[in-house]
Amino acid sequence: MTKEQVLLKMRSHTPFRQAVWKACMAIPAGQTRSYKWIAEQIGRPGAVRAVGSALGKNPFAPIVPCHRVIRSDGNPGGFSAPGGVKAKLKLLKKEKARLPGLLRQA
DNA sequence: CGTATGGCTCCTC
DNA sequence: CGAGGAGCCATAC
Repeated sequence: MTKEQVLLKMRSHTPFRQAVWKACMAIPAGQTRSYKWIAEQIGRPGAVRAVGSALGKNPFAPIVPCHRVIRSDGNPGGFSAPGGVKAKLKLLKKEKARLPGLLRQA
């Protein structure tokens, strides 16, 4: 599954989701962004929760790095994908991403 | 088709 | 430090 394939399948979903997912893909590898950051990128600064919903329903788990999206506090937040927050942290550690004030274990 | 409820949140009191 | 409200989208009934 390539990014272009994902972009193509996105068209079957709502434009809002597309924007959210695209913004996620725009995050540099090994780095993290906040939900608010995504919301602002898509032009919906007040739709942080909607962004979370979109990411939670993200059908393109590995292609769209929704795990790079964390809270503004630096907390990992939540993760609906299999493995939960633990998997999220695992992926971030795998990418050598540094979280501001996150538990260094698990 | 319209209404009601939930969500990986954020900000202010 | 803790609790509550706000504003946005998608899904289910």
